[in-house]
Amino acid sequence: MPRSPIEYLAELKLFYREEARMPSFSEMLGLFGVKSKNAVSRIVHELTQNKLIRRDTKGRLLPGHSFLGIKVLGFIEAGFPAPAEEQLVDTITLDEYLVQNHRDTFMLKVSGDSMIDAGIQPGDLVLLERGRAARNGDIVVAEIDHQWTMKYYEKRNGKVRLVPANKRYKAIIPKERLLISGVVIAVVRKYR
Amino acid sequence: MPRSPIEYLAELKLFYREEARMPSFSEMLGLFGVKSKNAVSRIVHELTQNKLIRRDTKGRLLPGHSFLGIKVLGFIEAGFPAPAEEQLVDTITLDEYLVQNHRDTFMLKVSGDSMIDAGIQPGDLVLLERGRAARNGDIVVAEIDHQWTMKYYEKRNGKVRLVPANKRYKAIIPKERLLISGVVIAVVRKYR
DNA sequence: TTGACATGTGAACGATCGTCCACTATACTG
DNA sequence: CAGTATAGTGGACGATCGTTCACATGTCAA
Repeated sequence: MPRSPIEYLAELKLFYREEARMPSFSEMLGLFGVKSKNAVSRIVHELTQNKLIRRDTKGRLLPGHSFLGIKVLGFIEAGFPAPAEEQLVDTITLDEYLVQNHRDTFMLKVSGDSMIDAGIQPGDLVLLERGRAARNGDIVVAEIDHQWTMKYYEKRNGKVRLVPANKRYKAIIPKERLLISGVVIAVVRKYR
Repeated sequence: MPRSPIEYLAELKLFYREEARMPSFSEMLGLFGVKSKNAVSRIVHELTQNKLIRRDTKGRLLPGHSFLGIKVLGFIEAGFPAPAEEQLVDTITLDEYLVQNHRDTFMLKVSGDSMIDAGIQPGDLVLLERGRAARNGDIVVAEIDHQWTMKYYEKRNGKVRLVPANKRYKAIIPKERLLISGVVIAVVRKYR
């Protein structure tokens, strides 16, 4: 029973998600339901041609971009058509999308409501990058009196203010030098 | 010059991020700066003992959990200490954290402001899962008149209403059967 | 200095890897 | 039906894999 490349790809994805690596040709015998490595070789060759999987410089198999990515369909309220072919859908991994400098990136869970008007709620996770230069309008996490706080960074005439996104709080004007722990580069909220 | 396990681990992470796979023992010769595979074998053994890298059932090396994860440090406004040892920090990958059913998950970019009071702004990415049963209070994307719209799902006395999180819009009461395209399981906002 | 221990070297080993080839089975065409 | 691609079988092959061995070197304390 001949199967389509997409079905083979699905098997590979399943394996990859379970094992966190690509299967060997021998293992693909079972996955694809064939009995000779030559058959596997051809299938792999075809998938490689279609860029569904890749090979590195040493010839080893690597997962294609669609292996971990999430499908991005389009815009809400745009009345878009749902693409039928999985290949036509753009895919991204969230980690790739959000994180640029892996080593200096870390996360914090938000516990206050001082940034509520900026759409950052208690319980949200904020992605921070250490060492970035804060620009006007950025949201930063700063250390004040051995406490960390999250505010808008505002610089006017050389004076820095930390402004909350909540009318019930006041802006903070740092007396001594300002210790910025990180610049907020993303916000993540999980519902369930 | 003897190096610490953490330095070896850093080399492995670098390699893994570039190649998307674990290096072979031969390749580690160069990475670790040693000349015999036996030396590599011991280093790998130690890293495995410390659970910094793993082996699958076939004995192949797999990346440890910290290879792709982002460090989670704690809560804002809690005045937490910054952990010095990288090993002590919990790490998560966003994809793992947010996505449960990979196949039925997709993303949309939000273009309206009808959910602004729920902290969902235009330009945000929403993560949707197809086929989940909507519960009261969930945010859903539904198809109305061939248009997709995002609203709170509200069910009272068997009647379903779609309620926006913006006072300037009205609730929608679906006339015919309601077509729910997906339930919002997460929101992601990228600043820069 | 001597002994004990940790760590690295270099080589040998069987196992598994992916490629390749000759051959067979199946499907399609005229 | 014969003729011709297309796809799979089964095995041989060299390359590379990770393991393991005996041995050399380095380090530290007695």
